[in-house]
Amino acid sequence: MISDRWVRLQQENGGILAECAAPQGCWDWLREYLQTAVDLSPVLSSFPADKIMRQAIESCRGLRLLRQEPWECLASFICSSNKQITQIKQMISLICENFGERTPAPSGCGPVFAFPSPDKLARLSETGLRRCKLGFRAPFLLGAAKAVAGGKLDLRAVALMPYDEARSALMGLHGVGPKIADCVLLFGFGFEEAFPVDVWVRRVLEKLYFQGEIKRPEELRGFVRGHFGPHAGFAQQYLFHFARKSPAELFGKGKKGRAALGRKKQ
DNA sequence: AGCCAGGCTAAAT
DNA sequence: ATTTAGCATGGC
Repeated sequence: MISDRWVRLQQENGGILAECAAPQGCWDWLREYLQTAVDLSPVLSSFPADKIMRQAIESCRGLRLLRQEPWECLASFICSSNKQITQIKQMISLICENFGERTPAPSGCGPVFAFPSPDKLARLSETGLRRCKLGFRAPFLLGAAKAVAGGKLDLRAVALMPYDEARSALMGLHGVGPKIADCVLLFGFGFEEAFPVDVWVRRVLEKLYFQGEIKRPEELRGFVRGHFGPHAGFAQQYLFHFARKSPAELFGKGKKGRAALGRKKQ
């Protein structure tokens, strides 16, 4: 689903083949989502020329950012905190199935549903959302839906703000901290200076740029701002997927794995 | 069984 | 100003 459209994509000799449920007069919405007009080469050459970035680029050839619908992006990342990716997908599916609008899809796909609007979610109860397995995130998502539906948070205005102001606006929501705010700014609004530091990126930064030393979030932020250049958000994605694709023992989860690599305090 | 998850808030130093 | 629980739920 991309907003309210069902789409199936396939690689097709150097291009992308897209199939929809209904004839499309215009594909701009898909080009926007996939960001196909972005030329990667100036982005990649803007990265710092260190060995780590070269490895990340090598392991993620062709990786580019998506441009997701801001509300869906914000809601999805509110669901993401302290959850595994498979569980995040499950929560979002449940939200769509329970509260989203049914949308046309080819027969054989089963029924498909769009992500529900802020107004729709704002009218729900916390219990309704807890049934989608949101746990303690349920009141966060409900609060965000009410803020957007009620006009207290204008996402179209956020799109026009300077990065720092937009970041503060999102972090004004209960349940939205630095990481989630930066994800939404990067994937939903296209602020390329946003550099979300999640557990994986933190591990990469500490292990590869700081010899395994533990750094405080603000310290990492300072380093990132000076090091990754005008397309820092792109660099973040390359590092993130590089870490996730690497053997588990390299950027492994858990204290044991890190301790075995000689991770030191301070 | 127990640890950890694309974190954040609130309480305790 | 920084560190540390507690959180709701499920994968592995």
